[in-house]
Amino acid sequence: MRNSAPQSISDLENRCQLLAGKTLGQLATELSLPVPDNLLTNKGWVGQLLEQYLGADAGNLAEPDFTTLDIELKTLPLNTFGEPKESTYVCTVSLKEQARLTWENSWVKRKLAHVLWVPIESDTTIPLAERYVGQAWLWQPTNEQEKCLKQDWEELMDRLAFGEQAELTAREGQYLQVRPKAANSRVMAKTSNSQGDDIMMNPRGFYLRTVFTKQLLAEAQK
DNA sequence: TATTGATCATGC
DNA sequence: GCATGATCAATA
Repeated sequence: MRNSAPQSISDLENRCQLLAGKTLGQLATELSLPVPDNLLTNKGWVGQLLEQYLGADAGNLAEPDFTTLDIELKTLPLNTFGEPKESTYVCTVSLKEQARLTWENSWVKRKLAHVLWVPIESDTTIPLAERYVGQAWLWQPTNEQEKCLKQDWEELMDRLAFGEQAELTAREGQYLQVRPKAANSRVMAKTSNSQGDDIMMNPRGFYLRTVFTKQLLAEAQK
């Protein structure tokens, strides 16, 4: 079972009001979904629960979650202090084409253009079903934020395009970082280096550092 | 203990 | 295999 897609932004905001203050267990019950014992083997469960509850209709397609509104849904795990606990996954790095794309056409920009952030209590000492959902908010990057993201993105893409054998590590990028994103470290994807030779590398994904999401959270709470 | 690198589930 | 949804866990 899943709720229908929201027809407008205010529609979506209304649903977020209903969401705030509920526990994940309550949401799962309303949707007739089982609550897993832990997230170890269900790491995407929270996100998928929220998608269903809010009526995100893109499924696992490479589209914004709310296709009619062009809005991306992201959960924001919070620690005991109400601060972002983990970096936030944005999207997979496209090794074939994205090396030639500009920031304007990039996947990252598109996904981050309009985001619905849903803060979730994620202290591991709290049982999954008893974790509370916070007040969600809609966000669009300010000019300054986008400038920073663009800078990071371009630098990271340069590494991918011209780095040859150089390892691109998660240490690079001020707000954006690139980390392994795969079923496991043995998974390989085909790409090519600056010489045009075919090489294999571990698939990567873009993530937002916690320092960035922390700023967003602070802004939203003003 | 914060961060980087690894891993889990699912659908097509 | 690659895209979606993320969190886990080893290490520096």
